Amino acid sequence: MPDRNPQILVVDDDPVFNRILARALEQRNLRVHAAQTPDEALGLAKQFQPEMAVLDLNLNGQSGLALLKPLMDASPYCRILVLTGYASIATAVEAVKLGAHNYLAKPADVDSILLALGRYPTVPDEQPPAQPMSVERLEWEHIQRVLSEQQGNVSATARALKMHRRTLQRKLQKRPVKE
Amino acid sequence: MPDRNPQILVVDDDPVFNRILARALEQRNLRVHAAQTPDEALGLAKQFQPEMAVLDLNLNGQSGLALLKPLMDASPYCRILVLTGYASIATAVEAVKLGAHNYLAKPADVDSILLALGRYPTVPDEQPPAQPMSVERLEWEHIQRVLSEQQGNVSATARALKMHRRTLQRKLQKRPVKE
DNA sequence: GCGGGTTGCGGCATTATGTCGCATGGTCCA
DNA sequence: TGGACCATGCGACATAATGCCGCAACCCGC
Repeated sequence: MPDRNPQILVVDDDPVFNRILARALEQRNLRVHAAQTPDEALGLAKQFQPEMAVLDLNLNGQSGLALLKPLMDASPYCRILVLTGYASIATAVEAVKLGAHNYLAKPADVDSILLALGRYPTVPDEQPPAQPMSVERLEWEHIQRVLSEQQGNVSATARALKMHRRTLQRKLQKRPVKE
Repeated sequence: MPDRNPQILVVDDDPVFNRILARALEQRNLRVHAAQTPDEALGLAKQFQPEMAVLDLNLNGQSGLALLKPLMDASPYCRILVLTGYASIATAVEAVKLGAHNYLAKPADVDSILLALGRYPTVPDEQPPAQPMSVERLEWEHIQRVLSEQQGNVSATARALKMHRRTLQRKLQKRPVKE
């Protein structure tokens, strides 16, 4: 019976993110195939013909957009979600034109990802709690991400985020942030 | 001979912008048809079968997205550029999925517009813009996404986002937000 | 025509944010 | 070793944003 569960391919060069996402998807009863490189991704796609895929755009500098077509060729019925930490309207338009099913900016939770991929693959009876992240939570995640990219440098992070250092400081200290 | 010039349909409810854009396009030797309402637009499209169109998204209240399909039906070989002052990834993705040829944020000059309407895909020129979104921008995108998930229902969106409806309203109208 | 939902908007009381400024501490380098 | 340079923590305070009323106007199904 588990073989009837939909398969999903996760392509992301960040092992941590990759793993977390894979886990979360498995908990939703999906059969997950994870790849960290384009070749790996193509191999898995050919082999398993997943019906869904999550594609990160920055695979070590390689544009994930370039993977889009090969991936679709390898697994023609696969709905591909492009996910990126450096989202922009331009790449979104490109991605969709190239055949991506959807496009999301990166601080995104599993529910949003599945929602963006269309249809909840689990049992139809559990729909109600598909709550999107609150703005606060989203902001928090984003800040943390940029902060770590900036090696914890608060000033640099503030600049990158175009927000005042004072404000960032205040946000950082005030929020243990729950939800 | 002028009949050999390509025709372009301009749809925008703002008479000023409409006129300015029309003029600029005429100066590029295009035959311009301008419309300020959906009906007008459809009429002109049927009548002239333009090969290009510029469609503004907020036709005072009416979503321009709703016009996309009828417009394509009316003039099947028309390449449609969606142009909006309230650009977001969510609407961009929708527009392209609905068949728009391209999508631009509104402070856009004529050259960009014509380039975007070009027959060939715009260059995937995205090595440099590897910069994280500002918090503001991210918030905007997130709001737009949830809003579209909620079919444009502001109250429902506010609830889903756990933010006050009043605040959401204010954010929605205040932001053209560029980046 | 009524109850229930959405929407736009005016008006506060409260918070959060933008901005300065200053003291502290770390690094790099001549 | 004395600076030049930068990051950090924090106080203070004017300004802007938010939470939270309440109301009038609609739309819609019954």
